[in-house]
Amino acid sequence: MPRTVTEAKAIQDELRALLDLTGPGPRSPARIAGVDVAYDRDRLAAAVTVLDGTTLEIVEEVAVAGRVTFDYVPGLLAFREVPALLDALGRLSAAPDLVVCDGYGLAHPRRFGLACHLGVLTGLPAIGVGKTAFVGTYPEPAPERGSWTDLTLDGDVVGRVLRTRDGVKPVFVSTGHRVDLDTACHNVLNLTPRYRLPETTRAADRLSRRALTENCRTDLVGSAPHKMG
DNA sequence: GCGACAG
DNA sequence: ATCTTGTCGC
Repeated sequence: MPRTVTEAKAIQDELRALLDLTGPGPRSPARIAGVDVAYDRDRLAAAVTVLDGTTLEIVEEVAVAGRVTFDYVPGLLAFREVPALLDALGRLSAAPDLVVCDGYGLAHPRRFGLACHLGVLTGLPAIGVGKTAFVGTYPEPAPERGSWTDLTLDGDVVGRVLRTRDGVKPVFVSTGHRVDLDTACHNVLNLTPRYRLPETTRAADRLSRRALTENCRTDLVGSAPHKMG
């Protein structure tokens, strides 16, 4: 792990060479993993929820507890979340066919956001779905679900601003590893039959928060025995 | 130099 | 990320 911002940026530049931007990636993944991390001071809980790609039902969950080892710095989010996420992903009974991250992939100052970082380190197809703008410029997409516009940065199309629900604020989709933009957006729309955010993201968010609170209440009877490090 | 800035 | 009540709408 890097100890300074300069070191972290250098690592991103090195790992970027290992990126596989060759598509298309899974169009009908059987197992789709959602990942997220919740925090409380210096404590954290990383969660991975695997959904059936067809029914969107949760088929596996893993949560691990840990400590913050890297402060949040815009552009270096991966160094804060990747260690715990790798731990959690490694405890799955079987590898997922696609990983949906909370945040960005190629749409990043150095073209190496969380989705790229996690993808390269696991070798798994990965995409990023952000809730708010981070980098790039874009026209507002039409109000209907499915409409989208290019997210441009320094003259490059680095992602898409995708409307997942009619009349609702769009999400920011970008490529992570081994998946192209069309396939990434196709999957995001399949994962949003009812809400703005992918079911994977919603499930992982709930699990990470649940794990965070349960982990500090092990003294209480009846606390569900989750898989925690 | 100043402001913005995924989660 | 997290701090936080009510409120408008389907």
